[in-house]
Amino acid sequence: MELQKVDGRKARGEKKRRAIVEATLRVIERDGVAGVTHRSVAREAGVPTTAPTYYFATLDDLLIATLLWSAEELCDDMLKIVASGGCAREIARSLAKAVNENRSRTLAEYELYLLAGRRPELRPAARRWLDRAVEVARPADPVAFRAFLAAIDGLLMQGLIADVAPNEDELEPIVSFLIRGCDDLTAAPREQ
Amino acid sequence: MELQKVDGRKARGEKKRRAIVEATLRVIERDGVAGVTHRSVAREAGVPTTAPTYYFATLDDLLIATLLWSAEELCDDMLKIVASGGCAREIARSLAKAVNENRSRTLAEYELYLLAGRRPELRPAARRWLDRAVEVARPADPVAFRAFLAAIDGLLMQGLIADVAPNEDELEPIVSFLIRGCDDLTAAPREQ
DNA sequence: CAACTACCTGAACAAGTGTTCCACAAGTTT
DNA sequence: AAACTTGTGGAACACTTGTTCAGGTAGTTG
Repeated sequence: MELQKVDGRKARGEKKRRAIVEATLRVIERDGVAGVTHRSVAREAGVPTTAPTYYFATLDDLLIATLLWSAEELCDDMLKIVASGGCAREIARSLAKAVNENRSRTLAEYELYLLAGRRPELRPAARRWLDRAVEVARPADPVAFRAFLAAIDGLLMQGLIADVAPNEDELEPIVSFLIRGCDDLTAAPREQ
Repeated sequence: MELQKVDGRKARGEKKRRAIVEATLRVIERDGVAGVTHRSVAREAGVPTTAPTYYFATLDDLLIATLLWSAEELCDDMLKIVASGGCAREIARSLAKAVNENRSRTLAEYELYLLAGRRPELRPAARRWLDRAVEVARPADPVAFRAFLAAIDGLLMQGLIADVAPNEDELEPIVSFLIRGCDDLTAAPREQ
C-alpha cells in the first residue's frame, strides 16, 4: 500500500495534463494546427489560461506532445486498415470511414505528417505506422507492399480534397488492384 | 498604339501584385503557411508593410491567390511526373527530384492540399492535376491509373517524412510495380 | 502649365499572442 | 501542529498581428 502510494497532487496534475493534450487535439481537428493557442486550448479544456503554460514550457512543446500522442492513434488506425485480413472490401471500408465519419481526425493526422516534414523530431512518430505495418504484415513482396502503403496515403489525401468523399464501393476496385499479387499480405513467413 | 496603351500606373501595380504573390510562395516554402503574415510577406517582397493589404483585401485573399497560382505549378510538376513517357525510370527520377532538390516546393504543395481539405474553394485547384492527368493519359485501365496517382501522392508524402529521402533507384521498382498492366499509360485511344 | 485621378504608404490602433510573476490553495511529510 | 512541496490562476507585460486612414506621390489628361 505504501509502496504504490503516489502524490495525490501529481495524480491530479497528470490527469489535467492529459486533458489539455486531448483538448489540443480537438482544437487541431476543428481548426487545424493554426488554431492552437494557449488560450484556445485552455478554453476548450475548461482550464485557466495559464494552465497550458504551466504544464508545457512552451506552446511548441504542447504541440509536439499532442502530435506524438496522436501519432499512436494514427498508428492504430492505419494498422487497422492495413491488417483488415488482407481483404479488399474491409480495407476499402476502413478507408471510406476515414474520409467520411472520421474526416476531421484524418485531416488532423495529415497535419501531423506535414509538420513532421518540417520538424525532424516528429518524423519517427509520423513514420511509425509504416514500420509497424511492415512488421505485422511480413509481406512476401516488399515492393508491392510499399506501393500499397503509399497508395493508402494517396487515396486518403485525395479523398480529403474531393467534393464528395469516395465511398467503399468506389475504393474497393482500386484496393483490389493494389493487393493483387500479394494475395495474402500476412502470408510470407510460412514456406520460408 | 493608342489601342493597347494602358495606364502605366496600373501596369506597375499589377507587376507588384505578382511580386507579392511570388514572395508569399517563397515564405510558404520556407516557413509553411503558418509563417505567412502581411509583414513577413512584405519583408520578403521588399515592399512596405501595407502593400499586401492594399492589393489583397484580407490576408486570406492573399493566401488563396497564392495557392491558386501555385496550384498551376503543382499541376505542371505532377503532369511532368505522370507523363514521363510512361517509363518507370523517368517517373522515379521525377519523384526523387521532388523530395530532394525540390523538397521545399513539394512541401508547400502539400500545404495546399491540406488547406484545400478545410477550404472548399481551394479544392478544384488542388485537384486539377488529377483531372488533367486523366485527360492527357487516357488510361486504358482507369482503376490501375487511379491507384498509380494515389501512390504518387503517398510516395511523395512518405518521402518527405523519411530521415533520408529516397532516391530514384529505390523508387523505380515501386513505380514499375504500379504501372505494370497499364503498359503504356498514354496508349488508349490513338485516333488523335 | 495646372487639374485630376489613381496608386501608394508611414503612422497608428485595437485585438490577440506567448509568457512571466506572485500570492495563495491544496496535499504531503515531519 | 508547522514546514515543505506541488498545483493554481488572475493580473500584467512586451510583442506581433490584421487592418485603417489621412496625407502624399506619381502618372495622365486638358
